[in-house]
Amino acid sequence: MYSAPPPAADLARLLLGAEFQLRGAGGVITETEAYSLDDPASHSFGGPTTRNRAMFGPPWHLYVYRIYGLHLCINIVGRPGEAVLLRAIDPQIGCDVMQMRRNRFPLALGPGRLAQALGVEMSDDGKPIDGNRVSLTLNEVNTTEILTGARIGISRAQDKLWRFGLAGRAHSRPFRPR
DNA sequence: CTTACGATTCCCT
DNA sequence: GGGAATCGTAAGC
Repeated sequence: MYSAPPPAADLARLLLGAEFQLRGAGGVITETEAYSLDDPASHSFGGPTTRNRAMFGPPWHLYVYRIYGLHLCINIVGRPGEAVLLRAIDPQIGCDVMQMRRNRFPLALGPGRLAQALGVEMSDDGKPIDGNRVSLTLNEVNTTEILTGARIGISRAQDKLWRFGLAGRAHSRPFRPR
């Protein structure tokens, strides 16, 4: 967990099935997307800026950004310039709190909903996964249970199949059979 | 089921 | 000033 992270796409698969918690709310990660340095769809493409600086910080930290002027999205930083977007979790811990924050269903399908349910704030950007306020527990997942697809909502590098999901779990959007 | 659109913030060109 | 790693709502098929 505090070891050197694998390349972004491998990290995205590794995080599937993991238990993620933020300040007492969380669940099992069921959908992720990988973003690498050499990737025109990544915020890190082109080098460090004020917004993306956490992506160039230490691994196993959070990268949080605002999207479309409204929603927040949460990533786990891997290698320098790389991160994994958390797109969906299966709620397990603090469901009552998540329901209070969301006030509607689904609770955590989609990066914006997930961030709202977990109470993510911009001040969480760059925070470490310290096992206390933010915790991550990896779980073994069989390769045959991993679904693959194109990333959502991007305009560049749409050919990369760097969206991953856990079979038999709820996702923000369906995975087309491949 | 699908597609379409407006809301709204802030980084980057 | 453009446009974005989205969501909720509405309307059409």
